[in-house]
Amino acid sequence: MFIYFCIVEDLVNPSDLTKPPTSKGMQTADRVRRAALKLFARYGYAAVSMRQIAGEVGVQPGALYNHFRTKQDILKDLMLTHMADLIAAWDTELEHAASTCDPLETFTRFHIRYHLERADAVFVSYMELRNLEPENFRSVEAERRRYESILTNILAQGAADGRYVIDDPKVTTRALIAMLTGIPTWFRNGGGLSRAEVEDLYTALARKAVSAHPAGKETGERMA
Amino acid sequence: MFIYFCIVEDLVNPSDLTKPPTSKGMQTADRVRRAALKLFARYGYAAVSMRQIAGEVGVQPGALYNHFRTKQDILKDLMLTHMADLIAAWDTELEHAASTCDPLETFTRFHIRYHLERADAVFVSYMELRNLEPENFRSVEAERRRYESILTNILAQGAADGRYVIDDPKVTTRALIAMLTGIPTWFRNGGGLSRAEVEDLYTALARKAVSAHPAGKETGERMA
DNA sequence: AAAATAAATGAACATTCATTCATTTACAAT
DNA sequence: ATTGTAAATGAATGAATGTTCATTTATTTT
Repeated sequence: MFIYFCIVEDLVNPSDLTKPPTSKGMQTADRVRRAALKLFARYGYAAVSMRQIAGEVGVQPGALYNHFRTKQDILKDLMLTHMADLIAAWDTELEHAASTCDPLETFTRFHIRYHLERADAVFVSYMELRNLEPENFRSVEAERRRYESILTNILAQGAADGRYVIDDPKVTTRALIAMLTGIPTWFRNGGGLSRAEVEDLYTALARKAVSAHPAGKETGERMA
Repeated sequence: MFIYFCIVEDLVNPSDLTKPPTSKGMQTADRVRRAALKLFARYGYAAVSMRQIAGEVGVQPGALYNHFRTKQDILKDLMLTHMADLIAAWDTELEHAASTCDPLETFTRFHIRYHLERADAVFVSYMELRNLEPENFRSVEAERRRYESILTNILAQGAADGRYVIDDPKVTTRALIAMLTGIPTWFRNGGGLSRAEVEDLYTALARKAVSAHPAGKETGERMA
C-alpha cells in the first residue's frame, strides 16, 4: 500500500531535478528509474529483465518491488514523468523567452535543445509506446497531444496573422515534430556539427517550411 | 546447409512480389515471413516468441527451423529484403517518372507512397535496428545510407543548379526523411485526409524547406 | 511405384522470465 | 537506547523463452 503512495507522490513531484530525494527509499527508487531508463533506451523495454535492472542498481531483484509494483509501472513512471518534465520545461521557457523572437524559432530551438539533453527519456517515450498497457498508453498519449498542441497553436496563430503560410496546422505540427525529433538518432557530440549549428540549420528549415514561398513551377533562381 | 542456400536465394530474389513461390518449403518460408512481419510490427521483435509466429503460421515451433536458422535470422531477412525492395522500387520509379518534374517532388511522393503501402516493413525496419546483431546491423545500415544518398544527391544537384538553397545536404536529407517517415505513425485510411492530400501537403513542405526564402527578420506579409 | 529428400511433428532441453514471500538488516522516530 | 517500520535479502514460484532432435508424414525425383 505504501508503494502506491510513493508512486503517486513521485508523479506529483517529478524526480529529475530534485537530485537528492529525502529518504533512503526515494533514493533507491530514483536509482531504479535511472537504471531502467538507461537499459530501456539501449536494449528496449521487452528485452530488459528485472534482474538486469536490479544488477545495474546493485541490488537483488526482489528489492525493486519495494518501489514499483511491476515492470510496467516503471515504464509508465518514466514516460509520464518525461512528458510532465517536457511540458514544464516549455512553460519555464515561455517565461524567459524574449517575446520579440519568432515563436516558431523559440519552439524549435527549445525542442532541439531539450531532446538532445534528455536523449534517453525521449527515445524511450518514443519507442516504447506499444509496450504500454492500454490505460497507460492513453495517459501518455494525452500528454503527447498536449505538447503537440503547443506547436499547433503557434502555427495557427502565425497563419492567422499572415506571418506563416500553412495548409493544415495539425499535419504541419506532426511533420515538424517528426523532423526535429529525428535529430537524436544521428547527432553525436564531437561529430561534424555543434548543437548550436544543428539548431540553426533546423530552425531555418522549419521557418522556410511555413514561409509564403509558393513553390509553384518557377524555380527560384533569383537570390535574395 | 540447405537452409543457408535458401536464405541466400531469397535475398537474390525478393519474395514480396512473386506471390506463389515454387516449392512447398518456399511457400511456408513466405508465410513465416508474413507472420513475423505482422507480429514484429505490432508487438516488437523482443516481445514476440517463436511460438507466436508458429501459431500464426499454423505450425509447430520446431518447423520454423526448417526455414530460418534463428529468430534473429528472420529479422535480418525481413529488414534486408525491405531495404532491397525499397531501393529497387526507386529504380523503377526513376524509369517511369517524367524527367520534367522536380526530382525532390518525385522523391517525396515516391517515399510517402511506398511508406504508406508497406507500413509494417517500414515500421519494423525502423524500430528494430537495435535488436540486430552487430554484423546484421552493419548490413542494414549500409543499405539505409544507400537510400539516403539518393535524396542527398538530389539536394546537392539542385543546390548546385541554384534551384534549391541548402546549408547542409546530409543534414537536410535526414530532416526531410524523418519528416516523411513519420507519416505512417499517424496516417489512417479513412481519416481526415487522403493519401493524395498528404502527398501534396508534405511535398509543399519539403519544397519550401529547400527554397530560397531567407527567413530573416522580415515577416513574409507579401503574397506571391 | 519406389527411393530419396524435404517438411512437420511433438516432446524435451536448459535457461530465463516477472513476481512472491518469509526473513533479516538498516533506518527513523520516540 | 528502544521500538516500529521501511528496505533489502535470498530463495523459491510457475510459466515462458529459443532451440534441438528423433521420429513421422508429405512431397518431390527417379
